[in-house]
Amino acid sequence: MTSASDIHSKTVLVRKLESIATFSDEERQAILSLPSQTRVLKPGQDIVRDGDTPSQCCLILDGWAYRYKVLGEGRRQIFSFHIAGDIPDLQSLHLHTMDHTLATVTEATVAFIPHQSMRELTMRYPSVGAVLWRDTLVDAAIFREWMIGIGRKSAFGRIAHLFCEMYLKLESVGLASDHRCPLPMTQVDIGDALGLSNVHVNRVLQELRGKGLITLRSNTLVIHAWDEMIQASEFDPTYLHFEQRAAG
Amino acid sequence: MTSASDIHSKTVLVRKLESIATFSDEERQAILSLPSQTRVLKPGQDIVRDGDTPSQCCLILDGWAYRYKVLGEGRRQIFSFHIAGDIPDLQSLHLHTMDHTLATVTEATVAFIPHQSMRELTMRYPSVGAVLWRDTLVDAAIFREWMIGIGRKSAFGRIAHLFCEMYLKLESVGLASDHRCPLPMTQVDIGDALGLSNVHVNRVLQELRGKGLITLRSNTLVIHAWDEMIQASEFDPTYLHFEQRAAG
DNA sequence: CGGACAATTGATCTACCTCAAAATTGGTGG
DNA sequence: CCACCAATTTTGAGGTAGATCAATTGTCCG
Repeated sequence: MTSASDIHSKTVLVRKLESIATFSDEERQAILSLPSQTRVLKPGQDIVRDGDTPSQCCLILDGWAYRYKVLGEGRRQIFSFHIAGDIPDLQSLHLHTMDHTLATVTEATVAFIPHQSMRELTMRYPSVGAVLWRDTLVDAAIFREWMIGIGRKSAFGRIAHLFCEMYLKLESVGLASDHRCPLPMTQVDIGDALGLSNVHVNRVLQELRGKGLITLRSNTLVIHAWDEMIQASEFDPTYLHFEQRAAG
Repeated sequence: MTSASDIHSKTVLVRKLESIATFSDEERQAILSLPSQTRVLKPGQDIVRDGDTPSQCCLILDGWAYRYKVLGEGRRQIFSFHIAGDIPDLQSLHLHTMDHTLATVTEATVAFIPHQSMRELTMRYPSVGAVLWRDTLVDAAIFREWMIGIGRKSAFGRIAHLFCEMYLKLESVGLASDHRCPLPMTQVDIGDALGLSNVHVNRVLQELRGKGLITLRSNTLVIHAWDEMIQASEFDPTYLHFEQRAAG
């Protein structure tokens, strides 16, 4: 079950977790030794569905994923976007029934890790458990920040905020720099994430371009005026909890 | 530090956690032995503020609390309401800087428990840690559900949904029955929680009353037509994760 | 080259907001 | 027990950010 390429896959996880925590050699080895199964998924493919009771969780190695829930009449709310190093359904370790769906945005490479192994890991090494717990808490902090946007900010501020957030998340794991990053979701996706119609998203994007704040084409975002974007969106990165060495 | 009334205070916590998990005698005793300091707080008083780095967390014994963040120009977003048995700032155990504020709605009795003691508890009894972790995951699930409301539901649906949620939360800890429950927040609070103006909240409340769905006065809510409320708000209690015996 | 999907544009509509004032409620001190 | 104050709820009128509907254009890719 644990091949050489398999260990390599969990390096993505260790690297992300070690950006904010410190592990002993034994703990690091325990994470790398987690059994897992790697698969390549097509764009727009559901990974775990609303109502499922999964017995494994999903570590993203490459590509983008997102979480969403559909209501009646085609309404959809997107909760989050995920990139390499994320375990978007880590919550299923303790919440047995999925209350939303996890799917790919782009083609994606993911590693599935059995819940059983994750539980054994967190029971034997509670400090590793604390770091994973922390990860789900940052997740929740991001939900809160999105609530602020959807509930109390203009469409302009919301979109600018999302762009700042995605850039910083990508930069923090080495997938972006120089205020340039990949951004593979469609305008419909952005609307469903921020509670806007695709038409309005399109118009606000034109406004952002018109003011020279960003460039966005062929799935690449460039932020030309970081400070103005920060200000327009009332962005404060505290909620991303990027602090160094914050292990439990 | 651990008086008789002190142990009694943590009974509130044990009772809540045992509604979904099972503890050994030793684990139960460890929770009851947590040191804590009980205080009575006035209505509308901040408990922990945005930007603080607290060294303890707060167990609600009686009364209501809520979490919020303020933006410029008096805009405020409320993230959640909390009742007896909740530890609304449990996240501060692993996220050192508060990214929002916790405050009382009503007069409230709360017990403060040092982070240090909570950490020792979760390190020594990882399965207790798992139950606390789970609690923060339900918290996040509720945030997601609110995002759906704010992003994709009408004001009518949002308010009806909030009422169904609060009733079930209260009922689950024995603070409500017969579709009747306390509801001490103001219409301004409801608006700030759901991304609405107080004026519009008022008009929707009249509509709910006019249709005979609810009664709401002197801080008491009665839901007369549960099924219609469920339907109007597209309420599905799965996200509250009330399952029996779900320990990690 | 064709087909599907994504982005864009135009025109119209409405759910909800803002501002401002009045009525009601609940608590408090005399 | 009443008078009064502050907070909350309610009502009215007018305004707007963003929705909806429907068509057109652009882009990617087999």
